[in-house]
Amino acid sequence: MLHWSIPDDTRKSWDRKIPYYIRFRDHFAAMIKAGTLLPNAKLPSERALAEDFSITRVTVRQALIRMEAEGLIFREKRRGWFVSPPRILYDPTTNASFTKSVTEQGRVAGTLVLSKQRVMASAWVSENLGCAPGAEIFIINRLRTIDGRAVLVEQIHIKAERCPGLLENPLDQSMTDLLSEKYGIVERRAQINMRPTVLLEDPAHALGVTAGTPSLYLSRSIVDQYNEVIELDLEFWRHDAIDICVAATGKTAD
Amino acid sequence: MLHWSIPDDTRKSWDRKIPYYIRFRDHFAAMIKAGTLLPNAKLPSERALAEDFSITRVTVRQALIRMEAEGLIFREKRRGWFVSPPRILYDPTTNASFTKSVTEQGRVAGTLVLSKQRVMASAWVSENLGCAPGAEIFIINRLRTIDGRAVLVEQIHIKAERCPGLLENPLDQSMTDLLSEKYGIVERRAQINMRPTVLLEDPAHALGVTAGTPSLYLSRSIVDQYNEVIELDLEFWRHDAIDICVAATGKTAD
DNA sequence: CAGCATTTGTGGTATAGTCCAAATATCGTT
DNA sequence: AACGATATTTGGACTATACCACAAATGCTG
Repeated sequence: MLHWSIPDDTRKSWDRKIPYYIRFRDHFAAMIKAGTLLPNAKLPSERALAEDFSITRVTVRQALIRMEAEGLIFREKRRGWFVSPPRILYDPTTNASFTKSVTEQGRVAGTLVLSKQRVMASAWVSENLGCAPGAEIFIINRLRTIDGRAVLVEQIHIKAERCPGLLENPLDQSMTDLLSEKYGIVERRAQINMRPTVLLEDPAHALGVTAGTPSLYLSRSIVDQYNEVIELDLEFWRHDAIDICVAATGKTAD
Repeated sequence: MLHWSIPDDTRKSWDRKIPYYIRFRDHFAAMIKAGTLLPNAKLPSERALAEDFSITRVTVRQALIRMEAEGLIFREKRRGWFVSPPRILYDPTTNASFTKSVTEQGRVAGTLVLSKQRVMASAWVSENLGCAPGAEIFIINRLRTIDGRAVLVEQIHIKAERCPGLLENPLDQSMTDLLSEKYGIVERRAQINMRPTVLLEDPAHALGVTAGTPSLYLSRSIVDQYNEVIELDLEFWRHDAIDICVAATGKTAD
């Protein structure tokens, strides 16, 4: 059994007005870094932590939320707090699939189709997909996992007219491959936008986390060989799961 | 059907189980969206807000911190809460300078050199800069502002032997231009990594914000025409200031 | 009227609880 | 051993305060 609290004697030496919740953070950050706490390990309950450190549960939560924002730990809704696994490197500019990328880094990727449907494009979608408002599109919601942990939800929008019968295909594979093999659509280029934000109600629920936890929002609009936008992909990433890397090659004329 | 867009007034008013801090958030989110609250407007004090909404200051802070994570508002250390200005689009893969990029979007960019020194490379830096541990390097700390608001701190590491007398030049301009004009160093390519995290003590102080506020960490290692890493750039961005965009052109062989 | 000291207001930290709903563990029955 | 009802634990939300440190406003003084 591990001892979580700091011995009282040591407290004197660094008793320099460091807030409790920072000490708490430092304590666990050190344990995580040292490997005393392994990835996916569950922390004790908030009440137990509060007692061990002789602080209030409110203060414990303040520290935990801070550590979550740092990417040290994560939570599963109403289940508790866990140590974050290492981030995966992900290059959104290559066409390399999520699955391939994750596998190459020695992790296990999973894909779960949450829903698929044929609907009429909303105003926002039609604008960004470059089609008439009300045009028919496919919307596919998928959940992606790494080593069993849900790390991203994505909502894929595809013009229906370009891909008849798309939803009859297995949808837990790479969309790039599917569009290429079945419909001869080649991804020529893509415009990617990213910004840190928090998880909204629905994506949070899909990820099994509390709404309001930090996340990385990534949108990708994909252009085919005819210079037409054919796919719009909206992704919410668990912010502690990803390390985005892109290569900038030479000077692009602008 | 999953809803990905931000809930506004469409939230079900008949659902009485919406937490106070979410209602508070929705109220101000609507005001900000409607333009009733303009960018950089200061919110009332936490105590005043608590009284106005008949909730505790603790709950008010919970809501404010949530809104900060969303990027709706930001705070200046011990000064209060303010409405976030629009994000600027920033493409880290182009060599376009910060100043140029900001100016093109009709905003005013500023650069402040915080410190400049010639030191010996630490183990970590030498590893990432590709030089011997203890080799001499320049470290330049700069603060970047948009419309007067500090949005990013950067720490630039440059091999000293390649750029004699670098620190004697004006350092509030584009490093790319300076290296090119004075030392004939051309940025051939760069490797960029990004991840959401929080501001640590020092960068937070430089930005004038509370340590622990969300941020985007961006590192850039720049390779010259001789395929040698000559610059290592570490950046902490205010997470609500930036909308990162990159273009993925065609398929890269891998 | 400039410059310095003091007060006041504000955000940051922290306590000590309560209530609730969901998740987990327990236990008895088939 | 499997299952379902029940009790317990846990995280999420919230109240009501308190104290401190710092920033801005205020007042005092030379």
